[in-house]
Amino acid sequence: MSTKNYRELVTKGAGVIPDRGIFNYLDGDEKIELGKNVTYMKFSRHDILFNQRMPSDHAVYLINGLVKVYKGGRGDRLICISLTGPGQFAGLSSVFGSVEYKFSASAIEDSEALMIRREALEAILKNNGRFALELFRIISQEGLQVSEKLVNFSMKQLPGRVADLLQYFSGEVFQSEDFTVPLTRQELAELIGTTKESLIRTLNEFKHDRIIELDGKRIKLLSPELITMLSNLG
Amino acid sequence: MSTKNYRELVTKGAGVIPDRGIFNYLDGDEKIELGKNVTYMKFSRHDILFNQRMPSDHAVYLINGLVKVYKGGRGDRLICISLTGPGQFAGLSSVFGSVEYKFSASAIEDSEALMIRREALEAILKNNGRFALELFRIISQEGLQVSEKLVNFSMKQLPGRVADLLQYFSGEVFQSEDFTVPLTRQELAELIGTTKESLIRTLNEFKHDRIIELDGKRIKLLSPELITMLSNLG
DNA sequence: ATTTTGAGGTGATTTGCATCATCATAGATA
DNA sequence: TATCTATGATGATGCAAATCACCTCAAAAT
Repeated sequence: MSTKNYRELVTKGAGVIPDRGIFNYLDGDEKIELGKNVTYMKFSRHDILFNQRMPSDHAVYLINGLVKVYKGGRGDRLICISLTGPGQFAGLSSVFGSVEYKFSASAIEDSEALMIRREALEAILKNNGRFALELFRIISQEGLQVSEKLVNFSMKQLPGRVADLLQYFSGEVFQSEDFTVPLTRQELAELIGTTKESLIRTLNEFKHDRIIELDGKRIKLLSPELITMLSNLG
Repeated sequence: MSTKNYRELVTKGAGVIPDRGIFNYLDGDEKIELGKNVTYMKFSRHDILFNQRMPSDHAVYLINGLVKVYKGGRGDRLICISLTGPGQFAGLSSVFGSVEYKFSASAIEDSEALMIRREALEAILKNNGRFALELFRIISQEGLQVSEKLVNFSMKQLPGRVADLLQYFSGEVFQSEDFTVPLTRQELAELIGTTKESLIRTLNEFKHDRIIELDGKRIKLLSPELITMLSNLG
């Protein structure tokens, strides 16, 4: 478990604030001020961005790469709450709703991120209504997605959840029916609340039923309709 | 299923805005303005406050009573996402994160609520930083709670989840070890993602093991320590 | 070169809990 | 009054999926 081999680049200043997404709502002065409270960092696979129970003083904005946000429970089991991709935030709800992180986050791919100090974010929030509203939209949608997941977890059985997983990667992450997942089977299992054995079995059933093509980490959806059906049936 | 026998009291004006919680952050003018965009309503048990897929134009602020927020999936199964009590909001994340409600909400007890128009809420949000920040805290904590639930659902088995349920009512809702739940066994089951049969069985096991006293809807915790243990063990 | 580690994969076994069936009771409805 | 519906409760049965044990293979570490 290497948690320290990241490289911290203490690049601070308006220059680090990206010209995209929610940051477009900031004016020049705000960018300068925010820049003073932002730390740019690089992470390698398996690096920890933040850890459950640590003080939640920074929200993470992912510039590129891929990060998993998860919770560890009893034993060694993990539940992956969400994946965070480029342009997305991680840890927002912990920063605003708690004094400590309620999740852990680790890099799945090499990633670059901005660590934004809570106080700076709050300051902007207070004074910039458009920014606040947009952040509200983001955090609300996060909440809705977790709720959706909760429902799927408790009402669908494995084939339905695996179908959900395939749709998620195909539809939301890669926008393609042919993709290569950067996750291990174990990590895929954590995303749908099952074990790697059960996930492997179900994926192979899909393969034998000609619903997907499966070659290591490469997955190709052969019948998106059937997958949609499986997802809806539960 | 009576969904229409509620009484709508179109009391609008600053007078309807409560002097409590988040509304303390509003000044006089803001209360007047918000009051114009608020509808006070009464609901009886089983009345629907809002329904999945309806346009989410109003956030609900509960004055008193008890409301369950739930999602219906395949068949007739329900999952209860959360209970909303006096001073709490329902539907916030749907209002800000979607154009339609992603949940349904129905009154468990006779309830009074303020239906707050989205536009009015957004307007205040934009101009009142303290209010915005507080609403952020609220919605973030909602998100954290749902995530917590997600983890518990997928990592704990029934005795652990029932223990969680007992702790929730004892610790968060009633602040007492002796309480009377206003919910049916069916509704209790929906809260922890199981069936009424399984919930009844587990509750009775707890009773026979002298962990709780059980008399209809009245529950008394005999051994909070054991319950905590069961919750932690999963 | 050889050992170790992590990942993918498979079969056999166990089990938690959903499901189904049934019953009792009480309040609502006709 | 009789009938219907919601609720609480219990037992029997089946099955999905976790668990356990084990294997292969490739890459990393020694």
